[in-house]
Amino acid sequence: MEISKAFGIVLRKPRKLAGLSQEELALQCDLDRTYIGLLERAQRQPSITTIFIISEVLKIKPHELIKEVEKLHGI
Amino acid sequence: MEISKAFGIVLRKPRKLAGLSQEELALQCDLDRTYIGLLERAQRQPSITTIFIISEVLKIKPHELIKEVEKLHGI
DNA sequence: ATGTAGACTCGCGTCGACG
DNA sequence: GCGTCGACGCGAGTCTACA
Repeated sequence: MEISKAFGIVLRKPRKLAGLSQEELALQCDLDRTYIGLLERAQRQPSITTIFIISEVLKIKPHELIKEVEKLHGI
Repeated sequence: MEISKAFGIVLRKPRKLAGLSQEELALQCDLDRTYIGLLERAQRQPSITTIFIISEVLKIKPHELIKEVEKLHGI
């Protein structure tokens, strides 16, 4: 699977788990609401800092998030 | 420490370990030689796909690379 | 609360060239 | 083999607005 698509899927899970809307997550990450949507629909590629910012808000270590992406992508 | 700076440092180690020059690494990654230099000097932020591509060439799992970045960055 | 669209700024990633 | 510079296309990330 494409990396961006894998990331979108991976992103959505812990967000829902944290009980956050895209809007609330975006607010806490200091990112745009529409951008979170774009990420989840795999229409944007996050940079490494964006990954770290989102991970921190979701209280997940970035490498755990990446590990999930690896699984879906099929390393 | 800044994330991009941490990544630059983390990147250099396994590259040297693999006995690759920036030039050779860039070639295998299908990236530009100057861009690898920019990354190591923390003047560019890699996207998630770039991280995956470089990791694959360096035969490191992306999440291992990220874990090193976390350490330097100080999660 | 989310998807989408347009328009915008700025940074990623490329390329050629020089030291 | 690497750092740096200028220039470039294109994509990251923002903002507004409508459904």
